[in-house]
Amino acid sequence: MSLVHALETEGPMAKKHQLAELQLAIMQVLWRCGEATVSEVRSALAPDRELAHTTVGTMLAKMEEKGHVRHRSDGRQNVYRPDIRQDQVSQTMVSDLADRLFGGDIKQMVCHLLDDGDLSAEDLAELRKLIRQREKELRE
Amino acid sequence: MSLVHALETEGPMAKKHQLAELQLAIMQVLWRCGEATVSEVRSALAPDRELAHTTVGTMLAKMEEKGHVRHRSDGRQNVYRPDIRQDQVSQTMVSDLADRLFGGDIKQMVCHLLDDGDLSAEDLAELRKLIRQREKELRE
DNA sequence: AGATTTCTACTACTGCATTAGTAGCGGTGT
DNA sequence: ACACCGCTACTAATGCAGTAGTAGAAATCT
Repeated sequence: MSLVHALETEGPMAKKHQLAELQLAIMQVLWRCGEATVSEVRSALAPDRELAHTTVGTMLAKMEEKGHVRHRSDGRQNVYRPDIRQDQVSQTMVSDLADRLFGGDIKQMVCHLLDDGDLSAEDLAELRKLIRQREKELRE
Repeated sequence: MSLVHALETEGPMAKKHQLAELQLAIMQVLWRCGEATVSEVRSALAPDRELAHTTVGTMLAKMEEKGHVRHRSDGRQNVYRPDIRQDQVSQTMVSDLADRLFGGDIKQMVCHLLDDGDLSAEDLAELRKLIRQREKELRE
């Protein structure tokens, strides 16, 4: 399938940053804020989910074990920050889904999005421009 | 988000066809073959996964409970066939991932694919054509 | 100092996907 | 008839995400 997998740049092998629902939501908060305490993460998630403080703490601890985040101590609080980049995760998760749904055929996935993803005329124009750009890059 | 959700044709509300790894792999087999016995599904998966016959059978039974597949009996064998369409599932899973990764911004997801999805010049040209088509449809 | 709050660490439990073993049924070969 | 084989149904066990309670430390209030 995609060469990107084999040619990934960092490390002996780019890990599979496959994150579950809540874990991803937490990462989004951290990516947005840079770093955050348990309470801050909890507050940020609050509009959508009503979680106990301990739930978030436990989750972050587990995520630290797995290398998704790390923390420093600020007094008695733990301040967590991301230890994986957002684009790494996007890369993994999107290409995994593309593998599973479309046999790794990225073009097919884009087609799907164009068909079902109700994009505005402006969006489409912008994308078309982006593709041109990309084609130019390829020719060089 | 996408209007498609609200306007889905069948049923009072289009269900969330969120399938897990193996379940999706099984559905892919059924979508490809039209219908298949447990053994056939197992054989089809064999190159990638070495599963016990009973494992596949159990999985299919559970998937039937959930309405993903249905079966008819052929002698002592069960012949399973899909009871959800591939594009329904793609729709759900892709837009769910888009929600979680890009806050539902489909354009951003397409951008990501264009950047990281090593597409060939031909692919890009084809996509560009598709976008034009879509723009034309929008104008009507 | 004593009571209250705020946090983390540890522990536990639920739900679901995955995996497979065992029992039992219906045919097949001898 | 009897032994064997393939299949399904039922049961069980594992692993992980998600959820939260309890204990105990640290800071705060009176």
